[in-house]
Amino acid sequence: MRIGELAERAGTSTRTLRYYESQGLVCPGRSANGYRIYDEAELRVVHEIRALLAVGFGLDDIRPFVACLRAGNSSGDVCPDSVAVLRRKLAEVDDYLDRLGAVRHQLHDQLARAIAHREETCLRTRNRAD
Amino acid sequence: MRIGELAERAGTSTRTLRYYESQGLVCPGRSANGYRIYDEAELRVVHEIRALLAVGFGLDDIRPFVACLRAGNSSGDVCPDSVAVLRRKLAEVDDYLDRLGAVRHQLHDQLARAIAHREETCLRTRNRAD
DNA sequence: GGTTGCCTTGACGTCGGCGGCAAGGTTTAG
DNA sequence: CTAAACCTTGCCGCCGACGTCAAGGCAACC
Repeated sequence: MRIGELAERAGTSTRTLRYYESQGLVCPGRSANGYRIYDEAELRVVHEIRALLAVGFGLDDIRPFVACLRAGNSSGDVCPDSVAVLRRKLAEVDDYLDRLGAVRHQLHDQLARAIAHREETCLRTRNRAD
Repeated sequence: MRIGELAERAGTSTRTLRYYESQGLVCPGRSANGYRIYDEAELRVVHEIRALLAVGFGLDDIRPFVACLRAGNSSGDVCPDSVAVLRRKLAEVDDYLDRLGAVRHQLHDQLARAIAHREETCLRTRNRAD
C-alpha cells in the first residue's frame, strides 16, 4: 500500500505520515520508483500513534509503544518501557489535575468576589441615588 | 522608574516588559533620552499580568483586567469585561478538567491491563518452565 | 578618555506537530 | 498527446511568550 491509501485508511494526511517517518516512528520500504510502500502492520502502528497522541502523549513518549508492537506483541502497552511511560504519564496527569483543580478553585473565588464587589458597588450607587 | 528597576521589582525581565508594551498591555512614558519611564501603578499592572499568566490566561484575555486597573479600580477583576473573561475561563477549565479526568481514567485502565497481561504472560512462562 | 552599566531597536531562535506550497518525476486513462 | 492523479524532496509558516544576540546611544565615574 502506498502513502495516500495508508493516510486515508488511518484517517490522517500523507504529510503526517512522512513526518512520523522523519521521527523514526514508521519505516516503510520503497518501490522501484522511490514510492513508499507500507504493509498492513503499519496501519496498526499509525492507529496506535494517533490514539496516544489524542491522549496527550508526545511522539517521543510514543516510540516505546511502536517498538513494542513491532516486537510482535498484540498490544503496544505490554512492554516494560511502555509501562514505564504509562506510569510517568499517569503521574503527570495526576499532577496536572491537582494544579488545574487549584486553578479552578482560585478562578471560582476570584469570580465570586468580583461579582460580590460589583453588587455591593451597585447597592451603594443606588443608595446615593436615593 | 526605568525598565531595569521595574523588571527587577516585578520579578521578570526587561525583554518581557518590552514585549508587554508591544502587545499594548503597558504604555510607559519616555524621558528626554528615549528611555522608558514607568510610574508605580505600572508595577501593579505587571503583577496582575504575571498572576493571570500563571493561572493560564493568554495576554489577550488579560487585556480587560489591565484596562480595569487603569480605570482606577482597586482590583482588575471587577469590570464587566473581566468578569466575562473569568466566567469563560472557568468554563474552559471545567471542560478541560472533565477531559483530563477521562484521560486519567483511560490511562489508569490501560496501565492496569498492561500489568495484568504481563503477570499472566509471566505465569504462563513459568508454567512452561515447570 | 576609557570603562562600566544602563538603555534603545531589530531580528532571529525556541518547542511540536504538522499544513501548505514549489518544482519536479511516474503512471494511467482517455 | 495530454491531462489527471499519484508520488518525491525541501523549505517556510504557525502559535505564544518570551530568550538571546547584535549594534549602537547615553550617563556616570575614575
